[in-house]
This record gives sequence, structure tokens and C-alpha cells, in this order.
Amino acid sequence: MIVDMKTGTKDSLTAQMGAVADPARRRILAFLKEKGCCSLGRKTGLCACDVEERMQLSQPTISHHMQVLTRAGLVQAEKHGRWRWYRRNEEALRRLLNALKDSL
Amino acid sequence: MIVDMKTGTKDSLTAQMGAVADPARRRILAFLKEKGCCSLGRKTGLCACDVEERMQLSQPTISHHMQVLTRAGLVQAEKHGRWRWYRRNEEALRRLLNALKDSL
DNA sequence: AATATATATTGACACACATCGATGAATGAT
DNA sequence: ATCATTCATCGATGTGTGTCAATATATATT
Repeated sequence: MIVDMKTGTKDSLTAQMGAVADPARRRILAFLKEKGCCSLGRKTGLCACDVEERMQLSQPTISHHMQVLTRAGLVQAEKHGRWRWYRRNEEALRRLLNALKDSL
Repeated sequence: MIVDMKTGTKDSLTAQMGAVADPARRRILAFLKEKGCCSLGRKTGLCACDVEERMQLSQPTISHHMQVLTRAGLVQAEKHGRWRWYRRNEEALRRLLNALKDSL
């Protein structure tokens, strides 16, 4: 739900909670833990096509989920050629857990 | 999102995350931490009217939020006369944090 | 230049959800 | 019995969201 009436944005905790509340996005975060599976040869992280391969969801849906996770700051994205390399933002995930520990 | 196609229910982690993702319900959980504020004289917890007094939301909306929190198992409810006494389920909240620590 | 690949964007749709006013149900007080 | 209070339920409404097909964009390959 919208918190800041001026900008129409949610506070960051709500955005992150909303991102993580979706089971598809939790699965994506779990896939991003795997090592050595990235099409780009990176040790960590995945490309969108790697994620799509693991989820039975269409490419636009994956793109949407990655955008939600990225905007929430829970994953970081880097463009490399035609691929986009996504990796977990471990510190943001830690901070989210701590914020939740305080907030709950 | 619906996980069990047969029953149309969410898994419990998703239900609890969804419950907690809403800022109004996080505020309610915070109010339930206060001590000695219950109209029933209980040391802990609040009645629905106590919650309504603290939130600028209509009574039906409060009732709805309490139902979501109760169904998710994060708060427990007891009927006493015409009041309903709500209190935090601390163990469920702890378990949620642990589940999240594992899942994220 | 033409083609193939990876991803984003757009438009649409169904559905979930937060919210409210009105009403009902249960209980206590007069 | 009547009335007031506490809460739930119903119906409606607007808004958000997950999903997809179609299309666009960017980049690499030939």
C-alpha cells in the first residue's frame, strides 16, 4: 500500500517485504544462491535467461520480477553485452532481516 | 500468489509474509507490544477497539486486518464478553523470522 | 546489411486486496 | 424488553499485481 502520498512510493521496508512476499521471487532469490551456473561464466549470480530456465514463467514475467527485486535493492544488476547479470545483495538482505527483527 | 491449486490456499510462509508486508498490520503488531493498554485489563494485548483507537482506519478494516493476522497465526484471539482480546503469538513470530533467515 | 539472441516494454486480463458504509449478531446494561 | 456496545459480515469500489502475447530495443554474429 502506498505510504508517501506525494511521491506515491512505499517505504523501503514495505517495498522489500512486498518483494519477498511473493513465492516466485523467493524462489528466484534461492536460485541466485547457486554458484557457477551463470551463462556469463561468473562464479555467482545468474542471467535472466538462467532464471527463466529454472522457473516455469514467461520471459516478461521474469523480467518483471527481476525489476521488482532490483528496485527493492535486494538484487543488483549489471548489463554485460546482451545479458544482464543479477546477483544477490547480501548486505541488503541482512539489513532486511535485521529491520524485520526490530519491526516484528 | 496461490500455491495450492486444489485448495486455493497459500503456504504458511507466504501467508505470514503477506500478512506482515502490509504496513498497517505491522503497526498493529507494534501496538500489540504495549503493556497495560488493553480495555479488558490484561497486562498484554489489546482489544479490537483499542487497535481501532490507535489506527485511523474504520472498524471493518481493523476487523479484516485482525482476521488476516489471526489466520496467519501471528496473533491469537480470545473472546471475552463483547470484547475480543488479541495478543501476539511470539513463538510464531520467532519461527517466521527463523524461516525467513533460512529462506532468504 | 541481415539475422539471431537477450532483455525490456506495452497492453490486456483476471484476480487479489485494502478500504468503507450499511447491516447483522452477540453480549452487557438499564 | 429495550438499548448500547463490540465486533463480524456483506456488498461495493478502487487500486494493485502476477501473468502473458506481442512488440520493441539492444547487442552480437554472419
